[in-house]
Amino acid sequence: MAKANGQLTEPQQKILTFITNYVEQNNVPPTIREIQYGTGISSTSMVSYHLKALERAQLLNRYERRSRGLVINEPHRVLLSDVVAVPLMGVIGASEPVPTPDADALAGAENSVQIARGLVGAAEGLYALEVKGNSMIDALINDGDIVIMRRDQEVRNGDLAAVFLTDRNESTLKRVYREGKRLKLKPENPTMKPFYVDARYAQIQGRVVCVIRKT
Amino acid sequence: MAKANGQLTEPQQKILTFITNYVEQNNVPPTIREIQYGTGISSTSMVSYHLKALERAQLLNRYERRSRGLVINEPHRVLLSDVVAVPLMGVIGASEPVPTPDADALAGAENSVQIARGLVGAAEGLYALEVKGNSMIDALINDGDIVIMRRDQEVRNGDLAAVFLTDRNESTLKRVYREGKRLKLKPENPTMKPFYVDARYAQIQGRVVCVIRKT
DNA sequence: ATGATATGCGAACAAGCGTTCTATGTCAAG
DNA sequence: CTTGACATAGAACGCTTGTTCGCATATCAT
Repeated sequence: MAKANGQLTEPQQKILTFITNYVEQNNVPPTIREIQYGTGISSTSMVSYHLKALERAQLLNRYERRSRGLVINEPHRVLLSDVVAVPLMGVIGASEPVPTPDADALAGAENSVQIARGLVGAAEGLYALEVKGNSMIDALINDGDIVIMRRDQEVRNGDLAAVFLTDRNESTLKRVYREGKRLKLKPENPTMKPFYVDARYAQIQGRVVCVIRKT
Repeated sequence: MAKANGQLTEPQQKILTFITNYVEQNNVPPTIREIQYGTGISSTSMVSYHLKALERAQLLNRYERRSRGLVINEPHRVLLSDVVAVPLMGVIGASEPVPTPDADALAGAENSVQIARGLVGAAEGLYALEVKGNSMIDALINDGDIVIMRRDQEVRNGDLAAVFLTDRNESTLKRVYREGKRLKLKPENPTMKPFYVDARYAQIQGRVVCVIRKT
């Protein structure tokens, strides 16, 4: 049974997370026996026993005598199950600056990429770019990958960011460190060496929040 | 049965909307008999009959012999921007086989990764692995990346897959092509050359569906 | 010791539930 | 009219699954 202080016993906790995962994966709550095997509890009666306790603790609801008649009480299932639609603003290659859209452009984007909120945080200022070509190999980014960027945000040392190098007229994704008048640009690929550019010739255009590769 | 033109017969339509409503209200799919009474169909065999037709028409999936083993197929819910929770099954390095969990292990996973359904499709058979170390560099995958895998699926030529090489006792992610008795393994990194292994010493352990890098 | 309470195990029961088989009906094609 | 594909009923069968009960063990205050 749930302890007096509101804590859950270990098997109860196990059951709860098992049910949650099971529902997420199967769209159907588990049976008592599935819980039994899934959690290593040794008998159906024990599962039943713990379920009663969990019901008393208001952590789940049960429909009597119904197979799979379990419903996890919502407070847990939370906000996490949310999707952010990130507008797909265009293409990033090596030879042109990264688009940094304003609010209007953002709103007008036709395509968007669906991202679970847990991966990227707040939706504000996010936009997505499709990578064309192999020029981002040293950032471990391949042709066709999707890069999720966040704009209007301070780039801190060590952030992976899109940098446009005005003297070479190309853009690149690197980890950025300010070192006086220079910028140290470090490839994401640990087998490659960092290099330095004059800060005057570098425009930081956005921070990389996430990279996604569909195969 | 579904008519040749793709239209649904009236009882089929009824069943479909009944299931949808039922799930919304109860968080659990209905049983055959509940469908029977709910739609006024006069026998369980008729319900079963129509369900088979709907399954053939790809409008729902069924788990055999499982009570309430119905899942409405997603095309509808897709628009609702749904999230798939992919269980995080462990770590992939170079020096051990990739975990290929069975159903029980999947259900028991404690952590999960939230992915927008649009990125990965159906949730069945998906699991996630965290990459440790730099040994996957030639697959453009870095320490800390998350790899979404799908199990129990035929790997086709050109698929990016996890391969365990028994003679070297290491696992790797490569594009796989069958060439007679050999397997051609092509690094995802276009600057690197493919190589060949004896098919007997290679176990294909799963298909890579998606790679995610949070920064 | 003693008994109350929480916990654990296994088996058995009964209701729940998917499946299947037989019989009947409908209707268009041959 | 016959045939065969499709649709419908009803019932029986057997696996699934929630529930319950008897019994064993452990902890702990009385």
